[in-house]
Amino acid sequence: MQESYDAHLCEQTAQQRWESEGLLRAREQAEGDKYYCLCMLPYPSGRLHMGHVRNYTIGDVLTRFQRMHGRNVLQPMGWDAFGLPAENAAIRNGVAPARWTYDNIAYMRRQLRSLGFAIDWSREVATCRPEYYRWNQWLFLRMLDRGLVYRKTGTVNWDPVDQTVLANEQVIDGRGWRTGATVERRELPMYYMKITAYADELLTALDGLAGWPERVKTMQANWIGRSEGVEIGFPHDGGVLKVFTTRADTLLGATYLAIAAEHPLARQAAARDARVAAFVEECRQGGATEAELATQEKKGVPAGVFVRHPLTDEKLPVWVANYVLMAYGEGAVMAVPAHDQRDFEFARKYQLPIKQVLENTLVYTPELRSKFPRDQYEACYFDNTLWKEWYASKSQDKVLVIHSGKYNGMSSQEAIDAIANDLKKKGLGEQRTVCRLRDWGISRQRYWGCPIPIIHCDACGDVPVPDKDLPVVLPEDLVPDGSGNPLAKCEAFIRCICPRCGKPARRETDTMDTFVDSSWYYMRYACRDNSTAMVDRRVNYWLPVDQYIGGIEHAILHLLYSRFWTRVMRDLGLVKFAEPFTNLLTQGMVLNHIFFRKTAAGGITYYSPDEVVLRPDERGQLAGATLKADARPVEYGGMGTMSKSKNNGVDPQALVDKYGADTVRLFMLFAAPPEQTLEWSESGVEGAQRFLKRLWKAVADHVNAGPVTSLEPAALDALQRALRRQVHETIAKVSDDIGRRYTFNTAIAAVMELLNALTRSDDATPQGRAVKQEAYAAITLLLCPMVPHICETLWRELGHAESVMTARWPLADAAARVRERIELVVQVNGKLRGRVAVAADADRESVENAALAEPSVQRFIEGRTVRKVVVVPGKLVNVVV
RNA sequence: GCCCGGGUGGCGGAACAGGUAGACGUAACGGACUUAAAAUCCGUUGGCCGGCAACGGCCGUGCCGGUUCGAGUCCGGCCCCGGGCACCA
Repeated sequence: MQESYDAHLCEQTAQQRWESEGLLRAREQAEGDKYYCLCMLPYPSGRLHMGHVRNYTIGDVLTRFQRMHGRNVLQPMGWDAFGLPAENAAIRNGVAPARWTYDNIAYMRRQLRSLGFAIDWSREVATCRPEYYRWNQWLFLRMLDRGLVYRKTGTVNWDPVDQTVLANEQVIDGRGWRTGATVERRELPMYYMKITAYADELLTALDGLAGWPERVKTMQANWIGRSEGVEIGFPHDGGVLKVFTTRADTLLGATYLAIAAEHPLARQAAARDARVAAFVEECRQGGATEAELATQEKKGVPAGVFVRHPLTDEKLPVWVANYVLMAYGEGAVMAVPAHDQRDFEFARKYQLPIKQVLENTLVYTPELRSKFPRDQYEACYFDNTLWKEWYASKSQDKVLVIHSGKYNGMSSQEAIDAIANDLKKKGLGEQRTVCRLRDWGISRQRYWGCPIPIIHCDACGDVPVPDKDLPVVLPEDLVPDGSGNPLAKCEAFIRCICPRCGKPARRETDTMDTFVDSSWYYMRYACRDNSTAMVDRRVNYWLPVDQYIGGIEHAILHLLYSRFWTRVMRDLGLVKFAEPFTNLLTQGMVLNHIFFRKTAAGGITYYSPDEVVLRPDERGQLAGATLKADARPVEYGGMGTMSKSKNNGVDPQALVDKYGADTVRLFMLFAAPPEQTLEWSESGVEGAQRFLKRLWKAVADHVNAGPVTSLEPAALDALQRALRRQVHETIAKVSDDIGRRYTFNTAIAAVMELLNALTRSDDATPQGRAVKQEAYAAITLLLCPMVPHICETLWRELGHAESVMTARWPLADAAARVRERIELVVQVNGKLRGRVAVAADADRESVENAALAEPSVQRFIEGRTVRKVVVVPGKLVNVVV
């Protein structure tokens, strides 16, 4: 066997072998368990980045691990090929998005192949291909049939200079990215998918997703945001103003009503009152994101409208306020400044009355008040100049209702029920459940996306494209220039015949949100060659996905849309499952150092970490950094996600070329557990390479020492037994780390420890070498999912003719793991004071005696009374004095 | 602003059900090999204090407080960093 490790030779040979022996093809099989391992498909941005490498390495480990357990595995790959970056590239370089996208796919496919992932490439899908997106259109039409798609106006960012719709990403500090013009909010007609019709099911089904991280389920539950409350009507001259509230118990504390600027009543008021009109106009300025709306200064104007309180008939003013969202509930709220923090701040600002209707239980009655004097219990008293947390409490231990007539003394819940009941009798209140979740607006005023299959006819209105005319094919030769959607100027695309009346009509030029493409791509991998149906029986074989892996940044939107889309398909009888992803692993981001300089013009120039030299101080901490080019200092911006804008990305290709795929894969897995962020480190990569070289050398030395006799466990001496025990402990640990915990870093560490122990041993006796033979074979199999190329070669050198990809996962031998004596830690008052070795099956009494007899323990208990002895079997003894 | 995570040596991380804090790797330092360097191999390395030494003691997991025989791990409050907030994907 060759003495030194040649990564590129290993990798080429192994990849050719897998390919030529057909080991990467997945086939439907009647017998045995299937295992569908799916990684989120990449956007073809041009080059693979480290986040992709991390994602697909994790997926490949699980795929290969399951394969070694005898499962019939599928690991496919595809391209999320529609989207904004292709249009941006077109604006920059004048290249058609289609051309740019297909070139990128070709390059990135080569990169992925060079990393040696066990992907079945025969199933590759690109979402920009008509044979894929025709089924987006087909399902859109089915949803239209069922009333799950509808048209209404929605808000977009409008650049008044370019006369174009901007993505949130293209709005920087309220201005258009290319023009610098102040962005406005504008209303446009758009298509919506009725995800809210599934809100309850999407929420309750989260409980059944045992294989999903708790935090993702919490985020989704909060996103859906189901709340039960009361819809209350406030009568006025022109009708009834409806508000939704979860705090009907505070109804008697309402001192005004607040409505969104887009509320119909606000529009009516604006028509009469210039001040209201000016404010409504002001609200249209700036971005439309929730973060912007939530952080802006709270402002409002009186609408000049008054309503009647439904219980007291009191006259209350209506305000137009920028903190009320039209999209939630009725777009109107009853303001209870005493018990809602936003209302409190608003009321303080505009000197609106604040009426307390909940009292802290500590000072509730006059007797209690005298018992808890104000100066000593200030925090429990109401103060209409200072907000305190308990004002908004619903807990009956904290607050009770006051100043509310017949409801006085009730808890919040009692008052909610009683008030809702009374309102219902008056016809001014209804129990209602409201969701924060909004319907999914899928229209994009952009070119590079899936065309929405609708035809606008002057006579017939909006007419769906007939199924026989699908797909509506997107022309691939247009080049956007930043001034709106080029489709809208493409007469060849727009002009068509109305399928209903046969007269000339115009095609819809909006395209679909790319989240539509990614909501079901994982089904199409199972049947991409079917040109007559969206899905077929093979989908019900492979799906649901057994393991889905992708970035935590997709925890809400992509995963929620996919869960919705799957349910729609289920209800159309297309698939038999409701949840597409049984187990979910959300991987952390890949970070690197950020270095920059401020330019004279006030801008920032970022420098790549490999253009920079680090200067450590005497303690090894980073003291400063200089640019290689001019040796002058640069500023350090900390660790941040690798990105083009921060110029801190590392090109995986350069690393694969330099070290080989196995080294890059090993580093990715070893540097951090998958769910955590991963900090890039070149010296860590070198460490990974060193380990592979040491492993190669160790196996080469062993193999080159000649043939090995067979292992006889009964004939081993104590040292050989100990080494063999470590082999089987390691098998057990790695199996658990990969199979249950997904902590590949600790699995690798355990194998490193085993290799350290093996290379320390110079036992050349026949049985000593037999133990090593077993150990090296085990290591090869244990590492195989992570660094498959080197393992392919080592496996052959260790005497196996068949590919390591067909080998079975090793089993830990329980007999080899048995210990006769174990070491226990002895503490005195919780502090470590010594150790004792006892028989593995020693009873409590003898363990206690051995611990107390220990001299180092004696020193600390001498002259004191032992009050208690805690014995934790197999772990420790704690003597309490 | 709201929702969800995270914070442990010079650095990445380990400690899985409340039980030995710092496995494994990296960096640094010392040594071996070498004409020399690289590579490789061996050793040391959380801080402070005592001791010639073997060794021993105290402190230590972002900050403050609590529960427990025992807290990195559980509870309450705070600080900082990251992800998401519906048109980036």
